[in-house]
Amino acid sequence: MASREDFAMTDLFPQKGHDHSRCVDSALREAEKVCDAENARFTDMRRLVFSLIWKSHKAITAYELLDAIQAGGQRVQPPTVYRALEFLTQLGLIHRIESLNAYFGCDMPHHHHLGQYFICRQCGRVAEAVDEEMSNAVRKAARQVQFRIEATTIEIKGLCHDCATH
Amino acid sequence: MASREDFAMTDLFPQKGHDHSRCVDSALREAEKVCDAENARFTDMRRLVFSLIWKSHKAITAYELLDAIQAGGQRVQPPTVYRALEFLTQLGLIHRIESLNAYFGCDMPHHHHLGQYFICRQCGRVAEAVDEEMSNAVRKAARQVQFRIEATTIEIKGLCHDCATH
DNA sequence: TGACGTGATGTTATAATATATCATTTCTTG
DNA sequence: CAAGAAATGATATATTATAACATCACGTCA
Ligand SMILES: [Zn+2]
Ligand SMILES: [Zn+2]
Ligand SMILES: [Zn+2]
Ligand SMILES: [Zn+2]
Repeated sequence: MASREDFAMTDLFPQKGHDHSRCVDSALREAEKVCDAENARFTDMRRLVFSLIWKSHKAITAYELLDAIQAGGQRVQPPTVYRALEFLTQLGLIHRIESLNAYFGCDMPHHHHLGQYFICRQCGRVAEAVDEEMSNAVRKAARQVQFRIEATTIEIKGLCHDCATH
Repeated sequence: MASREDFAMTDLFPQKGHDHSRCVDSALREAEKVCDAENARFTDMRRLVFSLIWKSHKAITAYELLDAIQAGGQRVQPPTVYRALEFLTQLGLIHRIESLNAYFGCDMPHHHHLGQYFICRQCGRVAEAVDEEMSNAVRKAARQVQFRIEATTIEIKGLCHDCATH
């Protein structure tokens, strides 16, 4: 992926003409690092699923992944895909979008974070934010009601700047 | 439901021994008001589904509803349940919890709001908050990245105070 | 009243998403 | 290489959701 510094603050979503091969390369390198650090095996299947997820900045469903793999000639079954997805999710290399039943690649798997997801209904792209103000607001609200947070799902649907203006 | 004033600030989740029939009665009255105001028909099936959802403060799935209806002797099919759910959701009488594929009754259907849901993994209860600080943080973050919000999903999983302490 | 139009529900079939279970293969490590 | 652990293959099935068309119920107005 392009590194975070390549974007202005308002460009959470990647530029239309960006060099996406850099996104993919960088994501793969990061994933390898994380797997190494966790002493986890980045097998061919996991790498394949991960690469397919990184084909775009959109979220992709398990069965779309399955179809893509089968289109590549491998006769793979749902459990195989779901296992790879579980593995990648556990390691934080990808995130699941609950409201879409779909997955997309994380920009910053090395750093443990509670993310918030902006999802454009027009172009389908997903952008992850790590906004401390949102996180803090959630933590504060939880504290007020004495709720012990274990996981949060923050998904924001609408139109990205590109789609809202063009 | 017990009115909001019955709870201290930290009691977003209802008290264990509360008189739940009051919750149900109040919810039904509110639902009728909303349907009236919207000139929508609160049919028997919709009322039944709504009542079943309000059987508890937990979220319930479409097929659990279906089973409950069938247990009551009616031979109803999935589309019927999903239609009732869609109707109730549209009117804001219930909310869908994306991360559970389940539904639960809204406390305050009369007032248009973006809610946040606390979900206890232990007791299964769901509590809805309408926290302006969370909403504002989301709106502000969206503004910063020039994202036009159309819907938000904020689901917070963990342990409620009761379950964390007992 | 009763024919009509609309909205709600019934009915059948199937699509889409996800997991349980056991068999086999691959990897690691001694 | 042998043995155990981890990953994947394979089969079956569970769970969640919708498409499509038929019928029924209800309000309206001729
Ligand atoms: Zn890219
Ligand atoms: Zn867009
Ligand atoms: Zn109650
Ligand atoms: Zn609880």
